[in-house]
Amino acid sequence: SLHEEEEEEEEEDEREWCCTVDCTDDNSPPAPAAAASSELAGDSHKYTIQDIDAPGYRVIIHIDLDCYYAQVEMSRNPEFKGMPLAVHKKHMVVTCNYEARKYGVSKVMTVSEALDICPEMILISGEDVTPYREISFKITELLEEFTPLVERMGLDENFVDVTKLVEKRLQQIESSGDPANIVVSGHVYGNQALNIADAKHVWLAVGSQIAVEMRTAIYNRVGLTGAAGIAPNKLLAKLVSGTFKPDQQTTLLPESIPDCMRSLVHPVQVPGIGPRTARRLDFLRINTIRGLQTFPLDLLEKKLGITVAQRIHKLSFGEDDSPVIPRRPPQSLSDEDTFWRCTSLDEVRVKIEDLLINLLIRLQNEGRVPRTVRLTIRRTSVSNKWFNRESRQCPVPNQLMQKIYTGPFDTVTPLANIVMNLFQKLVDTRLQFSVSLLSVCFANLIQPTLSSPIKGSIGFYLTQKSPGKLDMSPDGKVRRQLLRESG
DNA sequence: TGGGGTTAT
DNA sequence: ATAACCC
Repeated sequence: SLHEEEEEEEEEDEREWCCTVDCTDDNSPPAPAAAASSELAGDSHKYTIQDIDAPGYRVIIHIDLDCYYAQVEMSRNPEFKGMPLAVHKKHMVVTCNYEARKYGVSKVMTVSEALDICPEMILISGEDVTPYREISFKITELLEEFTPLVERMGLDENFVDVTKLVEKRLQQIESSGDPANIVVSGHVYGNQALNIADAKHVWLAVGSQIAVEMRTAIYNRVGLTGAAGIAPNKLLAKLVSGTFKPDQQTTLLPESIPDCMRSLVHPVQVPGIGPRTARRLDFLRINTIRGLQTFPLDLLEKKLGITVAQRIHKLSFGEDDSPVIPRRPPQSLSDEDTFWRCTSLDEVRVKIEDLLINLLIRLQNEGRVPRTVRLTIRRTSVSNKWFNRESRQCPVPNQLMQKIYTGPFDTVTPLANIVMNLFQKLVDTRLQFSVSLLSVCFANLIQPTLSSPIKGSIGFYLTQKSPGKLDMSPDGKVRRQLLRESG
């Protein structure tokens, strides 16, 4: 049963909801918080606490870029400004801008449905995510200038742990006896009043000001807008960042946590509870947050296993200890393509070579070498409606990678041979077969060392021969030729 | 739905 | 190698 989510129609401008101090909802850089709603009452309050790990005192910001792919396309082509625009992959709309939403266009709609509603809409294929990936990393790097504690989620979301930044600012405020104004920037969830005598409130308020600075920096330097949520943990920051959507931010004060959790209609809306777990909860007649909160934990543990049960039970109360995990070099690189069917070994080989070529370019940009290669397929079958993927993996022979990096570029072929071998492990090619997805993944990525001299070979050729490494033709043909030439 | 990623088992 | 999660 594929779930059909109804589109949450986010209405903009519910400003009366935002009683709080300094609504910064427009695209212009937010006004410096000049309006003093509340003031540090001399030295009668102590906001800093000695133990930065004291429970409840983390300040996490979740930043969620607005309709990301569509926004990138609009910023790349200013002539699209004000026009309805959607980005699609294959037949599906994956993102659209707010102009398109006014017509009723939404994600999870086919391209033809969207065009019926809005024939003049601009359609852009987003199958090649390279530009989105690059801008996404720019934004993460920008956030890392504030603090290294930035965790990426997909291409358009980041978590930032600003606890230490907040600490620092509060120390400054206290030491410089400066009558700083402590206000919340943007919305406060549930319109709760800020209590400056409450250290937790003050910490989050300072966090909200950092969030404004981050959003402003993203707008000024990359030209994109986003929503932010500020809360004591990742779960809540993420939940609350969605409450006021385009280009606004929301802070959650601790007293509103129960309301915030109860605002969710179904457990599947809790990040961390996926469709699978949600279905199992449904079988247990747990279909509200309240139901999950009150369900006996020991019974839940027996039904779902101890780790999942304990985790989601805590999540239902808005509790989440998980740390913000700073970015590391990627653990894997993959490329995939779907199609209606692919039924011959020759076709399979062509597609696999194409995937490999793209991957080798990315690998070279990362300067990494894979120890493992994995092939994943989906069989086209009518009965198997259910999204099944199967994979086989094997080590990449070390000398092979060396040859690929140093040698003539027809050496994709040996790698393709290896992947074809994996294919034959998955599919009995003596019989008729048909697959609708091919995915190649390089995993177990290592940094080449002096003992495995791999650096600067293919990279050398690519940078010499193609100034625009990354804007080559999307079908891989140009790349293939370039690579051949380089040999 | 698509084209990516992650961690846990 | 699979299964769950995220976007």
